[in-house]
Amino acid sequence: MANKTVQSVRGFVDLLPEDAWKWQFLEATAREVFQLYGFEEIRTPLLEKTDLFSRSVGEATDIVGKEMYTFTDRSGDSLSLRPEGTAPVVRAYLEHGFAKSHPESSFYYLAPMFRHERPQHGRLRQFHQIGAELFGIPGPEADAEIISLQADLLSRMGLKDFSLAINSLGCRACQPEYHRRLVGFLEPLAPKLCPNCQKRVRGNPLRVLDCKEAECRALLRSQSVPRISDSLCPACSEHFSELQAILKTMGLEFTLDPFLVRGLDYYTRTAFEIYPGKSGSQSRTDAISAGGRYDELISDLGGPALPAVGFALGMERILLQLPEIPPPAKKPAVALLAMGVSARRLVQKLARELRENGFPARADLKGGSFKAQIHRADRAGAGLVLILGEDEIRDQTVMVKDLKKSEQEKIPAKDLVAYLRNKLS
RNA sequence: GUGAGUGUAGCUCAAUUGGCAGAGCACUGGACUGUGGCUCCAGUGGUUGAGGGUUCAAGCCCCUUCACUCACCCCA
Repeated sequence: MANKTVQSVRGFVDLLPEDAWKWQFLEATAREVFQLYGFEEIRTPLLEKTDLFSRSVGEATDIVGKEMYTFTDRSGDSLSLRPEGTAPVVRAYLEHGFAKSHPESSFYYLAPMFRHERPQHGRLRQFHQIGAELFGIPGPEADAEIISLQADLLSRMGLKDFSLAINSLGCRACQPEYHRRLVGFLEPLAPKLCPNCQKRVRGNPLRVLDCKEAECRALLRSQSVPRISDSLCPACSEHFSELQAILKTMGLEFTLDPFLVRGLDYYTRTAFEIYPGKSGSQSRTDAISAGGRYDELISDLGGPALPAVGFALGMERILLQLPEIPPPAKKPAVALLAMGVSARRLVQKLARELRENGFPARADLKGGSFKAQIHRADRAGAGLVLILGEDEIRDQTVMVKDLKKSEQEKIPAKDLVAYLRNKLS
């Protein structure tokens, strides 16, 4: 590449036709499933006031602290490209009065998200999530509905093996008590933990549980780490056990993971993650879908005290897990060739007529020898080729060649549409 | 943000110790004046990611930078 060539921004990639149809498949599948569950689409802007994310996701999180695309616009407002989908949907829910008119609403979105991370396999700076939010239902039935929705989504997309892990993070009544117990437990252990975790003990002890370092993990598994399940208040405890009962009734398999913690501050009670592959003691991979309950977020953002649950699925990540997606059946297109300028004009006009009649038609725009034009038509996947040359113009016919059968016949121009209708139906 | 690896034609990859930048596929044309796929022949296509340095000589060695990949981190 010459150095004058402009390249795309790091972590922002082009989706080329050879892959775009896979995305169309994912999107179509998602819309189908959401429709089955009665969720409705919502589209929010890419840009939000930075404040929305610092208040919801959390000032201290990595996402807000070091990964957001934040800038000051010409009016002096601090704006950010959305790094996640929940906060904008909550904002829209409040802004348009759903909290009052339809508090029990459910929305879905298919949308790009932006985080300034180091690009890596399955991790881009512009990435895409399919997500849903279910507002206004406090009971574990809502959690189960969201989990069930995710499972259906993944299987319909063709993912054979995946496993669901769930945990309860407690609520604002029981979290402080657990926090104290955990810090009390971790502090004496701190010297044995990884440097990162040594910092976390004071700053964000929950995330020590989630550390991927083998040593930390081993240390935490072997000891009698205080579990959040032992510190849950009666209400949270009941919510969590009811959820498990519902999931069992629904036939949704899950494992309990007391170390599952989420990276966004707004989660309360139920948190869940879905990993590719069968459950078991395999190496921990990135979650392809995750979410949880966030009962305080709506009020934290200035709304009434209403509960909510949601999830988000990473589209790039699920594509990496899907072995093969059946390519869409191509409609046999009709290709039109012409020899000479005047024939080419006629052919382009004819192509328009064919399209009006619903036939996908490809007029050869470049010209050249018939050989070259037929070659191109074949490459483009045309089943039938219509040839218009001097002879055909003279006797008002069109030569119709069937590329597969290698047969051709002359058809009167006026009968062409009827002929094609018969031939292609 | 940290560490490591890799960048050669549109794509997949060669190029001995530092010694003339190549092949296959794709594309264009011809063999075959108005007929595709198969075959054969020919052609187009490169500032070897970019910039600098060492050297008689750099795709190869050194420095810088950009991008990608992998791990960390983070998370979907």
